[in-house]
Amino acid sequence: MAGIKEVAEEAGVSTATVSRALRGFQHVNDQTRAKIMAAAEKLNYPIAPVQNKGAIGRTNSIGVVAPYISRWYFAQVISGAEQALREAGFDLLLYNFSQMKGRERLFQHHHLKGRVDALIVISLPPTEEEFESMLNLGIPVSLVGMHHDGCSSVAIDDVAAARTATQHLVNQGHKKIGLMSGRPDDPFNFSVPQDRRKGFMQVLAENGLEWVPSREVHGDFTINTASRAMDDLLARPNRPTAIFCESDEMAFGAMQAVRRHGLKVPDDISIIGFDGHEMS
Amino acid sequence: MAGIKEVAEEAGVSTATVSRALRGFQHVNDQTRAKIMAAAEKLNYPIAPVQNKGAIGRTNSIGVVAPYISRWYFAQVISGAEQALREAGFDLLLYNFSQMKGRERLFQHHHLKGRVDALIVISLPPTEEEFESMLNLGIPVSLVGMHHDGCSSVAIDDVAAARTATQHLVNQGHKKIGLMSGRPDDPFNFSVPQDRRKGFMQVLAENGLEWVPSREVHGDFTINTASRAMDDLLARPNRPTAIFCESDEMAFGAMQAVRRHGLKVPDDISIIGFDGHEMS
DNA sequence: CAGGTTTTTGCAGTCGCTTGCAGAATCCAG
DNA sequence: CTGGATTCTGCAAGCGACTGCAAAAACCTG
Repeated sequence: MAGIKEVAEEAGVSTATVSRALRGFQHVNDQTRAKIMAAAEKLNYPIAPVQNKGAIGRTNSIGVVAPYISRWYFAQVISGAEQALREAGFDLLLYNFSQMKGRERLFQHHHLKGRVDALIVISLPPTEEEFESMLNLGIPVSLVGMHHDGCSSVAIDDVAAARTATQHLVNQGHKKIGLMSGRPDDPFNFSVPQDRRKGFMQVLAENGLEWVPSREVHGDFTINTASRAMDDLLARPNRPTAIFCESDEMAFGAMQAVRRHGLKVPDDISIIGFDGHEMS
Repeated sequence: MAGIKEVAEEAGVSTATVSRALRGFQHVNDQTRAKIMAAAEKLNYPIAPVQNKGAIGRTNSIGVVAPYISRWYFAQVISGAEQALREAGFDLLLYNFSQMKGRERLFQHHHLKGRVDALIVISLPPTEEEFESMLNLGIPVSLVGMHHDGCSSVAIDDVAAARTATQHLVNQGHKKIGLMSGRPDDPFNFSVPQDRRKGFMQVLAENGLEWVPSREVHGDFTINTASRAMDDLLARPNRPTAIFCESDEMAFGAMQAVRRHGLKVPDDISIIGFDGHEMS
């Protein structure tokens, strides 16, 4: 495997010069640079040499940890992060922390040490102990979908987004709007569901609509559960004419259930999802 | 940041011993090991030290490249890979190669050089030139959803899976079965759609059902397009009583369209997806 | 307790690459 | 031409681990 040495030799310069040339650094004679580039090309040596932890103390890659990878929301965020990071010249190390808990999880954090330059955490359960552990890594930690002292956090404004969606239903003239939210006892304790719920409630109140607790059901962000929860809701009296689902998976599930009951969407009942997933 | 040196000092041994102890290698006195472990713990040094490209020539991480990250199928595969790799002690470097094409893509391959120990490629367009480039990386390349000389390939048996799904429709008594397949001019030229189509056709033939070309429409694996394609199909005479969609996204889209036309699923028309996405 | 083994360790060299420093080469005005 | 200012470039010393080799320590048999 061609290393920097081979390139240097091929170009007739020292490895130092190659290193500098390849990263656009320092003053390097144009001709020399050209020669080096040519040599690198010929030996097909990566134009951006593999950063070496040993030499520069950075790995040039950042870790992304999420409880789920395949769920729509997470996949979306990861995808976005990947693109942004690549453009910024970073690599993306993917970690899935869903399976394990407690000690094991902490152990995993250890595993991150020194392996990444920064961490992006997507909607992970913020156990104090774990945050502690992460912050102790001594690298920047960025949260999405959560907030915590000591971390920068970028989060979509769930409250606002929920407001928009709900307002949409209200504008359509719906008076009896149901809510399918995350389980209150969600082990992960996301702030996301809470924020969405909050936005929903706000709009209801602002429009003088009364909130009927019996119009709320819980799901766990999967299609199956949502579907069953919906069955439950439909069985109750005074059925709502619209449902605000806190995720699109829920919306799909709800749709299935509604249909199963011989009702039509959106004639008999309107369903609105979230997350921007393509839907009617 | 605590390095191996600090640990060595703390434990009163040499870095060499620490290195050996921490990877369960060689003969290391139990007491010494214990001391080292303690020291490492205390300085919270990663139990599995950061592998160093320089010293051992491996990065201990493998790259996963896919054209999409957030689409259900890919997210699922990635998620699975992540788990398997983690258990095997590897890190997963995620690469999205969808955006760019031609030269740029090749350039990206260069970027991988030396950065990963192996490559997992998920249903990427197998341009000969690109394969060439990948194989030249000198690392194992594993394909999922494709086949090519020189690479090991794990692929779900799309033909068989499609057969199962189609057979299911046939068993339900459907005679007029439609097919929503990938665009024949798909720039990515997956083998997946082709295999699924093949399986579909096989079962049709085996059951003595005639294939009517006008019952096939194409989508591009997104909900929106599928929905429109379905509109098209429904507008044609001699409407099928069931539709086999080559992906679940398509199935969703189709469902929307069917409903929009005032028909019911599955009373008026059956829809079957793929990929095992949770559906009715 | 001596002599032969086997287990533990540390030394020092290495990996592939970066970088501070200073010598070499080039340039320019006088 | 010449001396100083600039721009290039190579030397060699790291970075943070791994590892071959051999010395040191611990163990065993008689």
